[in-house]
Amino acid sequence: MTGSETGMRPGDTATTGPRKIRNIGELAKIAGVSAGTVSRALANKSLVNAETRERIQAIAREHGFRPNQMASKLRTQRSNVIGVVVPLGHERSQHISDPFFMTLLGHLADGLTENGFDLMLSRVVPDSDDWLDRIVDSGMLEGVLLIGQSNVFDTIERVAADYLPLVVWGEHRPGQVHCAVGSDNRTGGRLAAQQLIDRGCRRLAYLGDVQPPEISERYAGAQEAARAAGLDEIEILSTPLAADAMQSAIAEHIARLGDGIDGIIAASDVVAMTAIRALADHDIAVPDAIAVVGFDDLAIATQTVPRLTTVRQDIERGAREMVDALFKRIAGTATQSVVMKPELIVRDSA
Amino acid sequence: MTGSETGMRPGDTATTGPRKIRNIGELAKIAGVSAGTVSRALANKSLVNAETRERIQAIAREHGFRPNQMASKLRTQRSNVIGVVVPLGHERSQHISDPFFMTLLGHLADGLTENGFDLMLSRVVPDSDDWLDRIVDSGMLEGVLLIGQSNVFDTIERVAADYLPLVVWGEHRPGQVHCAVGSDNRTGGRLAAQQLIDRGCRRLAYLGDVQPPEISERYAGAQEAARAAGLDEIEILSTPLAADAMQSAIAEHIARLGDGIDGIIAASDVVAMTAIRALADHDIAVPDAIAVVGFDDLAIATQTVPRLTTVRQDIERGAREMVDALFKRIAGTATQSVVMKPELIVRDSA
DNA sequence: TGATCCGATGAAAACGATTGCAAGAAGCTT
DNA sequence: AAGCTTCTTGCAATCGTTTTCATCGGATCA
Repeated sequence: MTGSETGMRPGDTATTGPRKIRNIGELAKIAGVSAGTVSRALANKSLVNAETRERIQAIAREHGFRPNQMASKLRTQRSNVIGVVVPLGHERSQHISDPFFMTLLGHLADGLTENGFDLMLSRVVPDSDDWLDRIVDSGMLEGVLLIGQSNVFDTIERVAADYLPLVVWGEHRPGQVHCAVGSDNRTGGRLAAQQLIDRGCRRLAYLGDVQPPEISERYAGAQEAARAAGLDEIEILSTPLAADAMQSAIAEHIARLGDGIDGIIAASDVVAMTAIRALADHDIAVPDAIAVVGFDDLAIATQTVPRLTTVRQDIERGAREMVDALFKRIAGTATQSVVMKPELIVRDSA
Repeated sequence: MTGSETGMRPGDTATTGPRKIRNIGELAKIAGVSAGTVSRALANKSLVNAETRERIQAIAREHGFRPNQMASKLRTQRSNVIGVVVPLGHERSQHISDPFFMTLLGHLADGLTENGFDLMLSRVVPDSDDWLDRIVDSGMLEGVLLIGQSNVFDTIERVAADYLPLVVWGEHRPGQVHCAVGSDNRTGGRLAAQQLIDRGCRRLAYLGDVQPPEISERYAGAQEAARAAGLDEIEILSTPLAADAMQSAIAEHIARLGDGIDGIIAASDVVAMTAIRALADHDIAVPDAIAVVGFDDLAIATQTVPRLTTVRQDIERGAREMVDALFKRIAGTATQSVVMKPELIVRDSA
């Protein structure tokens, strides 16, 4: 508790220009008006005389003064901040290094910024069961976007029952309370498997971690297609979905690949790419010996050798839907989940 | 200005449990103590009697009450929020979809969260020249991490002169004011070129946008190596660095590749990967006909066919250095720039 | 027994902006 | 000239915490 605590905060160094104005009151004194007027002037309210308004703004500009946001947010009770939260349920590092997540995040950032909102990013490891509550009533956030349901579906349901401005990227299950935006993963899985079946594959394997709801649906869809075609059950080759962690797991799976596997359905494009690389190590030709289908249709899908055949999710639209829904909910009206139709993109890997 | 403005904010719906407590005062009334005591109790201060402290905490838990952060931040003058800012100078969408940026962001998020800080993400298009000032004295941020210097080096210098808690990922130029963390890009460029020269390449091309300081340094380093080896000047094949925008540009460059080019130095791994894909389209063997060197050593570098030979940046360490430096600066002590030695990783593409 | 000290609590002043209300100054109408 | 708008502006309450300072009962000490 020495004086340095309050006296030496960074940024307080002497400025080159005119003396720093610390708050609206000081500016008011300089301008010879009251704090209220300054507040209104800086907010460009038409109530203040145009002339004084400009004079005040000029002073503010000259001194590089900007009203303290915290005070403003406290008073107005709106933060204009949206929380973007990534629950790391299954994997500590999954999404954040995932190009898919990155792409989604980019579009979300765009959509929020356009509407004058800031974006607060949190990765949380859901340990205590009130992690989401803590975020939601931190009093800092106008709304929350959750990326992925991971293994915390129930928590989301519970919180969503009381908290409207929450939108989730993920799966929509019948009767679910929370608003989710995502692809029809079951159909997506079916499309992937069907493509393999159509090109003559008879023994399929699913490469991924089927615990998260989205992936589990994709697997279920693939399974449906396989069953309909009279094929054996699709073998699950479990692997972490984090870019770095998946490598060794996938390498091992490929090394001791079950006899006769001739088609691999990957949980994501990154997984597919890694698998193709591992297959190349064993001189297994893609797609001739083993065909591979990805999921997502990221930019990298066109850059691999061979190019990825994959199931496309429209991430940009997804982000837009999430932002739209969130704003409606902030305004007080509930919204339905959005389930987007995925599309099979046939390239060279299957 | 109807009553609904204050009366109908989302989240105010009736809860299943006990009546919602709106502030510390109401909780105080319930507990039969004063607001001050509640504040201290919730902050786990030893000043309050252990018994009452627990009683108060119990009530808070039961009602799901959490103190309003905005008020707290206003009063304490600390937000515990760090701004992570991506200036989109050259390209509107470059970094955000870039796996490199994603990886860095992930590690930054880890480092900040571990220290109890939140992360506010902004992508800004630097139009007006006070974009950084606006961020810096928004009064919301304890410090700012800037990702990339793009074409706004001078703005950064100006702001850094007055604002201590600012750390930048990028290039350190002699005499520069702001604290930068990054790789020795010139050496990195030299390593890349030297590898090509050592394997017998005689005509090199640089694939990328050499405007950002970092890339321009890499090019300069490569040029040095070429000159030292008595080679011709390295041709610049300019391309956007955003994953989607680069594809067509690179395809065109590769299609009408200057005669005799036998080595390509790519500005990043993503560029390298795209180039390899484009070369495959023209049946040009990598590395035998044309060798390719990347930059970054992302996870994908080991997944391409052929695997990338690349110059490694230690992103995880970089993130750690940035966070460390920022905390020191928040505490009030200036820090030096950090220039990390890059390392050549030889795989199959060169 | 009186003087101190300590631990626990309450009262109240910040933090810095926003905004409803009132009021003063002009300008207009009748 | 009194009464009414219409503009501008100031005043002061308010948002919800944190924290200093004072207080007060009880315990300790001389």
